[in-house]
Amino acid sequence: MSIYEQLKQRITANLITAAGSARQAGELSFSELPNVVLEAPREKAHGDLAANLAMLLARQAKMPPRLVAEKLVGKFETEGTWVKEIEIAGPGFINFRLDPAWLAQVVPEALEQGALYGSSASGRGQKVQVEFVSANPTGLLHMGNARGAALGDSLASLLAFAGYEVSREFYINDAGNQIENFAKSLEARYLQQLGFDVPFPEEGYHGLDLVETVKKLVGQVGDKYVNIAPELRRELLVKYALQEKLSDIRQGLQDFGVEYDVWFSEQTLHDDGSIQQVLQELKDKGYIYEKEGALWLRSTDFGDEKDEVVVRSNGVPTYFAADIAYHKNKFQRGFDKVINIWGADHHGHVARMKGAMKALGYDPDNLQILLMQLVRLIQQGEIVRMSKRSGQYITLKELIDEVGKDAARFFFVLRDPDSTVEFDLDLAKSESAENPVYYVQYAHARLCSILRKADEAGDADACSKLRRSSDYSLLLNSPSERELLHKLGEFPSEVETAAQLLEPHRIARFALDLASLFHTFYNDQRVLADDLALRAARLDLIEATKITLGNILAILGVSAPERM
RNA sequence: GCGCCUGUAGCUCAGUUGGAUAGAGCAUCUGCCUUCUAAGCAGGUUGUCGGGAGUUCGAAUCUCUCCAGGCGCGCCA
Repeated sequence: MSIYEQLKQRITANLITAAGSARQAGELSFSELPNVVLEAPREKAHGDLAANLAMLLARQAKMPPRLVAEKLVGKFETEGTWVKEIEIAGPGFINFRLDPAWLAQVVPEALEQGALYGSSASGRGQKVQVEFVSANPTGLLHMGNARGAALGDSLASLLAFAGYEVSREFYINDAGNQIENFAKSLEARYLQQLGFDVPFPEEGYHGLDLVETVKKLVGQVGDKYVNIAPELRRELLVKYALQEKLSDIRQGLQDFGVEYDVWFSEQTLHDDGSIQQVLQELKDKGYIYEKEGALWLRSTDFGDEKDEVVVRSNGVPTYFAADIAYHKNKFQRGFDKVINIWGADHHGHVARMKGAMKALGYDPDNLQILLMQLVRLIQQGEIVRMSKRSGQYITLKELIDEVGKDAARFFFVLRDPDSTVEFDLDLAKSESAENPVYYVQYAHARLCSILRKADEAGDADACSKLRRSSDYSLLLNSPSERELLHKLGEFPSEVETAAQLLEPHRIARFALDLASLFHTFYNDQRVLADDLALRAARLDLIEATKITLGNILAILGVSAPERM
């Protein structure tokens, strides 16, 4: 546990004890102690930490909050808490002012832990799977997939950092109706390519990338597929196109900094009987009935709005059936927690997916589905409707080429998944130098630059001997140093909160705050000071900051440049 | 019509799970490079938190209602 966490925990514990002894002394009456929340107030004038316990107890105690606060403060034991001063303020806040000396412990803690600073074991090694992007292999990756990739990958890294055993997975939708559709589209493009006047299916995939795919194939096989059975022709076309599309997707995501542990094929669930098996299981449990020739899952038993078809009247299982088998497979693989990142357009599936898991006897709470709102693309001031079928979208590749991997990833991960982000491509391109990501990266480069400078001074510099065992109390004299230290100290708590809430965007915000405090410090105090002891202490502070920022950027999948 | 999400500064967005005087970045204005990277810093300007009602010591946050936008409501995925 980090210094800061320990500190907060001790004060919280003592506050609880104080409430207990006040009750025992008959000064305060309450039956149930509310959850004690300690937080850093926005206003510095309100101290380092503030508790609202007195206000929460006021009703039960039948006393004005400020009086409750007085009783609590009277029994509060400050020993071993770093608390220097307590005041009761406002409607009944208990404000704690800390001895800044506690901050001196932050630097050695960060230096000692290095790349692990901020990490924790709170995940207790639980197995977590994060499934994200899982785009249909019928086209190119687009902006929405980019958002999912940035979010999913950062979340996975964050959870790993918080002590979970994480697996990243991509579900390949290589079966079902859309593949049929894909086949028809390919067939039309193939024949068109060879000069036949055939219509393009209306519901087909209009993207021009399919034309490219087919052109490549024609280069290899020519017109060999023209005079064969259409079924075979489509099968061969799909086989070729699928592997090409998949390898494009894999490459694109890799260029975006995302590496998966598992690529899971939907088709395998059809082939190995998993789908039939899970349907039988649901049937045995009585959750399936027949109506109008189709098989339905009684998902309304589990809170869904309506029942859902699992096997069509033509005998072909639906996507939903495959998805049930897939998620059962996930739990069978031993994951304690399964996280899916879906676009908001799939939110209707959440209830029935969870319902299906419940029907199979799994705890639906262990399946967490994160919905992210769609990306609205603005170009020349107009909203561009993106659709894979229409073939109109900005691809991930274009995004990386024109905006850059780091800027694009940071842009997405900076935002709450619930916000519908507007992405103005022209703006992103033109303002790329002013993108917030550079603010953070620049801080990192600056930190590296200072450390380089110190190294260049070499062994002649007696200060290097003082490093790593410096007198860190020397850092407590200016507000800009204290605030930087404070932020560094908070990092482990921030990781904890973000991991618990599955909100990687908190980490990105933290990066901006930290970079800002560092830049302020940099302009306020000289690191390479004449005084050797001070210089050594500040160099250690710089290194601790660099470590922290580096750890953050690693979670976000953004590179940490040493020079800019 | 029903369900989910969103509405915060001119623009893009945060807001610590109900806390004290609502914050950043961009834009704009004023200063700061003979010393560690000016992709930086310091300061100024910018608000009916979509409207209204309620819950309570206290609401951007919770409830209800209305308005506006997005997305769903297939034997598609």
